[in-house]
Order: sequence, then structure tokens, then C-alpha cells
Amino acid sequence: MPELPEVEVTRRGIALHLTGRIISGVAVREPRLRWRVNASARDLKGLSVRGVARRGKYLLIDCGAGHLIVHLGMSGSLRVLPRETPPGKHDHFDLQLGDVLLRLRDPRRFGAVLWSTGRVEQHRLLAGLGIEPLERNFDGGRLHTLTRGSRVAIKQLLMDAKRIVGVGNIYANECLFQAGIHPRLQAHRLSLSRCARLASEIKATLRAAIRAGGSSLRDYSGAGGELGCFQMRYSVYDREGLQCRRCGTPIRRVVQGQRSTFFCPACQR
DNA sequence: CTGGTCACCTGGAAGC
DNA sequence: TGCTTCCAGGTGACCA
Repeated sequence: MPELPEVEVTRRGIALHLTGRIISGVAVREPRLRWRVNASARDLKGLSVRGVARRGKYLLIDCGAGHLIVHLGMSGSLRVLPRETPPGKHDHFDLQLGDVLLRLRDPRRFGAVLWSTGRVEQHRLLAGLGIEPLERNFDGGRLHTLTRGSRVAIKQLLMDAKRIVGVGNIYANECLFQAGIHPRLQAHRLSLSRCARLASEIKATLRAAIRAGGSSLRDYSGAGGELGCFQMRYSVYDREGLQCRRCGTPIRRVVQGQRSTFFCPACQR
């Protein structure tokens, strides 16, 4: 699930429930995630959660003396649950906070839970990250600068976190469709005006997805609802062979960098 | 530096 | 039904 909108919705959901609470313990049932989980009760117990920030697809739980860096990988999800909730098969990590706990479920184990002291933005995983697409300073001019001299396909540039964070495979496909740009176009061939169009479609698409997910925020707490029920109605993603919603031409699928790319050959040039 | 490929894991769907 | 194959929303490490 997790691209920037899902991570941002998760951030808001858990911030609501965790901020101000005191960490009472940690449970690591499976430390072998993307990197070995290094968070321990010894470091965390007694600290209070000051807030939850996001950098790209990383969640940064501010505990004062350090940050808990959480990444959801391909299949991770976080929930706030009552303390006694029995863990399921892929529930690898809990942060205990009195009568509730924050639980990470991650079947594929591509996620991460890392304890970081010191300046979190200097952490090796965060230091080299690119621009946040929803920040004010991301615009057509900035995207134009980023694309200069780059011969990679624009879709691959959008997904390169060293340049722009948070845009994964689904939203890269969707944004390029909205902007009428062919995913294989070399980045440096985009004019300033097309960059402006693309930058604004990126913002609009991500914001719409966050809005769609925001409506399910309350599901972060309690045993009931599943999150991730905010599937947007995709224009091209996973629609190979189906008619383009705009012009009726069959959507095509190609592979770029071992990832599926979906596009309308008529609308995107 | 850039650009391209691989590896890490599990589960679900499709194919035979 | 059961086995095999393919595919999946991420990204750091490694190579030429």
C-alpha cells in the first residue's frame, strides 16, 4: 500500500493517538525486517511521544531523546490497538504506551523500525532524500531544474527518492497520465511548461489521495476497521487493456526498471 | 557521477 | 485439488 499519501494518512492517524503518551515497553517478535530492529525497551521506556513527522515515506516518531524511524516497505501497516490485543502472524513489532499499543504488521518484512539518536535528518537513510512534492518550494521550475541533464525516463525520475520523495509506482503512473506525459519520455526533454503541468498534477493527485484516506482516519484505533480502504479510482494503474477513461484507447502496460508502467498511448505523448 | 540490475520476503492469483 | 509460476505499492547495494 504505502506511498506518500498512505504514509501521511498513517502519520495523522497515529499522531492523534500517540502524542503525549508515555512509552511503557517494546515488543519485538521478529527483528528481521529490512534491517534488524534495534529499538529496545531499555532505550525507549519512560520517554514520551512528542509528535510524529514524515520525511518521504519514513515516519519519524519523536520521543525527545531520539526518534523511532518507521518504514512500511511494500506491505506494512500500523494500527493503534488495545494493550491486550493478541498479535497475528505478521505482527512483528509493538510500541507499548500504557493501555494501548502501536502495532506494525508487515508480511513481506521490507519495512523498518530503527531507533535513532541525534539529528534525525542526518540519519543515513534520510540525509540523501530529495524534495518533498507537497512543499511550497516544489514547483515547475524546481522540477525543470531536477530534470536537466537527466536522460532517464521521466517516470523513473519521479520514483527516484534522491530527487523527489514519496512518489511510488501507482502515483507516478497516475500523475503522468493526468499531465499527458508519456512515461518513457526522457526527463531532460520536458519543457518548463510541461514541468509546471506535471508538478501541479503531482500535488493534486497526492492531495486527493490523502483526502480520500483521511476519511478513514478513525479506523486507526480499535480492532475493527481495516485501513487502506481508500483505493482511489485509478486512471491507468492496473488497467492494462481497459479503455482509457478519457479517450477510450486501450491502456498499455510496459516494464520500466522492473516495475509495471501503465499509460494511455493516445493521451500521453 | 549516471544509469541499470539485483536482492530482500511472503502471499495471492493465475495457469496447468 | 494441488503444484508451479508470476506478480506485487520500496529501496539500498552493487555493477559497468
